[in-house]
Amino acid sequence: MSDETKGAAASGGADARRRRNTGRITLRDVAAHLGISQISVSRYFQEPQRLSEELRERIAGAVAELGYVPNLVAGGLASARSRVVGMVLPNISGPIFADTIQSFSDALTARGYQLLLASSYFSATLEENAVRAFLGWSPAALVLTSHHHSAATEKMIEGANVPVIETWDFQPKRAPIQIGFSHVKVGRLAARHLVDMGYRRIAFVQNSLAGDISALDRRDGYIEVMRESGRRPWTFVPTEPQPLRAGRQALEALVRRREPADAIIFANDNLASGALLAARGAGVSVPDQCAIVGFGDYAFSEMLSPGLTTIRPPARAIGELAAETIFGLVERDRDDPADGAPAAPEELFCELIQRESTHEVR
Amino acid sequence: MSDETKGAAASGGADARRRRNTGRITLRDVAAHLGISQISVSRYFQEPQRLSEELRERIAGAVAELGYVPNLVAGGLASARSRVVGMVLPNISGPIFADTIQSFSDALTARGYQLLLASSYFSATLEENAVRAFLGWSPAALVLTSHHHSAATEKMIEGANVPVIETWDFQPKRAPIQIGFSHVKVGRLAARHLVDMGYRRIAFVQNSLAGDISALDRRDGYIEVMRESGRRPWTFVPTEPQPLRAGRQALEALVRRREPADAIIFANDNLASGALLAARGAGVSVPDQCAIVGFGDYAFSEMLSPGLTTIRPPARAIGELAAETIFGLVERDRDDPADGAPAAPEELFCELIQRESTHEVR
DNA sequence: TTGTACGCGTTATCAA
DNA sequence: TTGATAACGCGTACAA
Repeated sequence: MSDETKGAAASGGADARRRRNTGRITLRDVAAHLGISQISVSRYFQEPQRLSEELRERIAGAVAELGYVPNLVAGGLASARSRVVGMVLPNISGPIFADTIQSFSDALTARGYQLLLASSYFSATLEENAVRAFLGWSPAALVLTSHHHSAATEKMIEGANVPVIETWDFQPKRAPIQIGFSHVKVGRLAARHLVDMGYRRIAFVQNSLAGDISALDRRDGYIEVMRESGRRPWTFVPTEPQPLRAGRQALEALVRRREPADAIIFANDNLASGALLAARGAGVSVPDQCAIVGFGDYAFSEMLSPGLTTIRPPARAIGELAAETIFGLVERDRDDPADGAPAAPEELFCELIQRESTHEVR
Repeated sequence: MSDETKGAAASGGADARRRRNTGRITLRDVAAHLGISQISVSRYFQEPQRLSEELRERIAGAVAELGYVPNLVAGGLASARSRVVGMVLPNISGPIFADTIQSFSDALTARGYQLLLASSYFSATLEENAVRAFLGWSPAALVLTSHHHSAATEKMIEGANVPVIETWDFQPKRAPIQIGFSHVKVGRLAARHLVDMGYRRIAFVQNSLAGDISALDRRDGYIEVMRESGRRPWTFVPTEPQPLRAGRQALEALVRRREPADAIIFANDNLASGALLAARGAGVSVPDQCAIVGFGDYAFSEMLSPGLTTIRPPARAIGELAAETIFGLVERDRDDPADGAPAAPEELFCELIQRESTHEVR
């Protein structure tokens, strides 16, 4: 039963030959409708400049008339590439990465890319699962956070021929492309600010969520500055999982001491605002009795009263640069493998935003 | 040594047979490695219970050893279905939909589904582009917001055989599955609260972002209650695009009148908090001089001072129910088309959260 | 329980 | 500028 396969199918008639007709309008349907070959319709979407203007217009009409929607799955299989980018962040719904997600997503959308998003909640296992699933889609690139991944994740990344970008961190020694900043420097910046303002008993409050290793880097920076300025580092680890409550817990613990803290650096703005809110109720005056510094400059941090002194990460720039880097890599691969910019890892920097929760001590 | 064809592929040697070798480890490689057929390896992932335990273990070993990652693109093409769900919301990075995204994403992840996310920014065109791209991936379902789509979007949705769920709205007449609440009722709830508290000159401030039609529904509910209680509706449309500034603009405009507003309902908590912040600076006391009500109960709304009275949407429930509904639909299709729950649209309800920005007037 | 054969809808390759 | 043909890697249908 070796009949002429393409002829009948191209006529668009009842093709009983196809075993599983999904009912979907395909490239072949559009081509048959116009009496041209599939590949021309494919080119209409891939490289329209190669088609004559007349053909282009005919195809455009047929596409609109039939309501053809390109099957990206089939295209992805045939080309072993896709316009999807996978992004795994510790938290895709909180305020922390909001600006990064937005700027990244907008840049992707503008270039016709789609975004696969997943939260890792600082769990290497969840990250691994997300990476595995995303790699299954032959993404144009993968965007991860920080440099701490499971061994299996590292292995998958090496095996897959997919560019990986690590964001929100910068460790000069790492091999993959990194778009971020040094958390140690952030910790130093916060501590230096408080030391310069004249505070003496400066504490650091860690994230109660284990796995936030970047927060530990910030703590290390804080410790460095404390040592350099002849002070004793003093860290507190809250047990409350909920950030607002953890912040409250830390404030109460650190202020109700014989030698209470006169300034506290929190691992992030969520914790810091929990402390700020608790301070009101507990009659602790901020910043007179105790100064507070956060990290992240979340949208609400300037709306608190007193306004929260914090450190603003280059969240938007990270998203934009990540997207640009990906576009650069994809285009370089398409043209000449040895061409184009080497995609040099760029160190970004954070900015201290001083508000009312810290002030000069005299 | 007799199985030359498989051996070459598994060894990764130069197999002239395959025209475009992507270098990727495939089902075939795993099968060849074990000397079994591809389909058994496929079944290991699809329906492992059909395999003998011994075979299952051998396959598990080979998968781990070779670092095989299933190609979801190929699987999606073969089966015309995928474990991807597309979600288009007006804003994927703001606090508004944060809880919906998180609960939805978590539910998907738990069942091995992936999430494609896009922002529409209240633009029907951007939504249309996202829907077109997402449909190209043969998603298991599509989740949209509200009931307002472009004609082209509606057409694509009808043509594609993909279940669509509309969220964050509830209009009894609509055909697609809806998981949300009535915005008219929300407007009524806010207005009723203020009327009951004794406020007299109650204004409504719209979103400065055109396209937020749900906010207009809330306004309509407000207007109904005002009419019912013999008051004159009074709406203000800010021109400032930035929400915080728009809120400030509205407050200033409404309070500096000959007959100033004594209560303002804002289209959302962003606008409301802009007004709350401006009130401090402008010496307007809230709620004594002017009460403020928002919508959304964003994470920061309880952290403001005074705390913001607002209406809390069932954001988390929407995400959870949307995910459950999708799972139900997918499983129903797999088993018996005429079986299972009919996925009845469920009306959800909002809750008024009273904080310090409104109080009883006497 | 395991296997064979084929096609899902597109793009890469080669040809005209 | 346009076309014919063969993969891409997997799941479905059917067979043993």
